[in-house]
This record gives sequence, C-alpha cells and structure tokens, in this order.
Amino acid sequence: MMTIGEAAAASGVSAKMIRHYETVGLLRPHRAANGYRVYADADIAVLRFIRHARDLGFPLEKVRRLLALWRDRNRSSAEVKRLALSHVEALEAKAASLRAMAASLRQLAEHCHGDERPECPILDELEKAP
Amino acid sequence: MMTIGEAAAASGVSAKMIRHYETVGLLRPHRAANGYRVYADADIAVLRFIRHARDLGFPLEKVRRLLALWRDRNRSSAEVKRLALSHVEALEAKAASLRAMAASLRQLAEHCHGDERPECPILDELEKAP
DNA sequence: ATGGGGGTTCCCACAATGGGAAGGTCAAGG
DNA sequence: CCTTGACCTTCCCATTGTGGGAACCCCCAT
Repeated sequence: MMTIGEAAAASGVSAKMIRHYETVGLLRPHRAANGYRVYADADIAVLRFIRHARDLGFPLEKVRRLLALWRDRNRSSAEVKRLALSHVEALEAKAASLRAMAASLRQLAEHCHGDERPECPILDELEKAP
Repeated sequence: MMTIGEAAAASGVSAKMIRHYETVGLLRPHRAANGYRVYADADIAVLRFIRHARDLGFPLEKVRRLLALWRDRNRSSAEVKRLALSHVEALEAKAASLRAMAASLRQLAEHCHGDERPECPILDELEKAP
C-alpha cells in the first residue's frame, strides 16, 4: 500500500499522470481516511501496464481497451492482436506521412545553394500557386 | 480584395484557421468599415505559403520564421536551408520513433496466436515488471 | 421588411503532459 | 507542544492545431 509519490516511483509514471489516468477512468485507487490516494500492488501493475502501452504509442482510448482485455480472463488473443495490429497500421501510416514530408523537404533543400544569396527553391516551392 | 470566405476558398485554408493564424500574428488583413476582414492578393499568397509549409509539417513557429525569411529580400538561402534541414531532422526523428514502436509491436503480434485462447505475448509484455 | 448566407467574437473540445498555487496532513526534532 | 519540511489534495492554465457552436451583426435579393 503506497501513496501516489511511491506509486510514481514504483511505476515510472508521474504523480501528475497517475491522477490524470484516474480522472479518465483507467484506475481507481482506494482512499485513506485523510483523503490520500492509496495504491495496492495491483494498481502499480496497472500503472506499469499503462506506461508500457504508452511507450508503444497506444493512445489512452486503446490503452483502456487493452486494459479491459488484460483483465478479462476470457479474452481471445485474436482480439488483442487485432487491436495491436490496428495500432501498428496507425503508427506506420503516421511514420510514412512524416517520412514523405521529410523526403520532399530534403529534396528541396538539396537544390538550395545554402549560401549568401537569397534565391531559394524551398521558398519558391512554398510560394507556388496551387 | 476578398472576404474571409473567399480567401479561404482561394487559399485552401479554412476561415477558422485564417482567423487563428491572424491571432498568432502570421497575418494582418485590413478591415472594411463594417469590421469585415479584407484580404488582398498578397494575403492570399501568404495563406498559400502557410498551407504549403504546414503540408510539409512545419510547426507554426517555424512557419513564422520561414515567412520572415520569405519577406526578407536580403535573406541568405543558407538560413532557409538550415531551418528546413532542422525540420527534416525533427521529422525523421519522429518517424524513426514511430517506426521503432511499430516494429516492436509487430514483433510482439507475430508471436501472438490470434485465436480464441487468452494467452497473448502482447499483454505479457505490457505486464512485465520494469 | 424579411430571410438567408455571410461575417464577428468568444467559449469549448480534443490528447497528453507539465507547471504552479492554495491549502491539508504527517513525521521528526527542538 | 509547535514548527518545519516533505508530501498530499484540488483546481486552473498552457501547450499544438483544428474544429464546433452560440450569440450577434451585416448585406443583398426577393
């Protein structure tokens, strides 16, 4: 049984975020008589779970669903896999979009002299009509 | 000389965003006697510039600097190139991070049977201690 | 004059995180 | 016993970029 500060240290989630996860309903710690939140080992496990999921880029809504599956002893691994792969697709789509931007811009930059002169194909491109 | 709706249609930037760009100081349209914003062709060019820069993922702060360089006839292309390449690095770093997440997660998913059984290495990983 | 299609400002929301203020609580030590 | 400092509580604000919507004003055509 620990306070929020200890739970933060034990889980690697900041106290601020722990409270936030509670307000969005991912967590329900007990309260001591003085109003302090009290975290049991199971709560710490939840917090670590959340952190790992966040480290993999899952948005909180998907973390919520993962948690539900985690707690459900009758889940099918298929459902977990589906959720995970949909997230993989989202990540890859986003990454591809960023890489496309980077590639276009790098392309433009390669044609830029990068000297004292003001002429610059990067600005020319940004200025274009369409 | 056009109103904000026409400027939106001409530039591809929503009226909502045009107002926002104004409040953050990227734009200063004139005002008609009735209080309506009035956009000149130069303003439309600025809006298109902003849109192109946003399409390349530049955050508004960098868009602001690009605009300043664009307007500065004495700019050096080196400065533009530096700004662009720093953004390229940011994009690539972000993309790499997303791809790393996707790769880890895909890896985990590959080891998940994805059937009716509850055992799932994805959840096992999220549950892990550290 | 009236109705519709603009325009204006202002507030709220998202997602996830952090900063900070104002105040309550507890343990240690003088 | 009381102070001090570390910790807890709630509440508000900011970030980034975008959108939704309310309440209200304006102009033109019917």
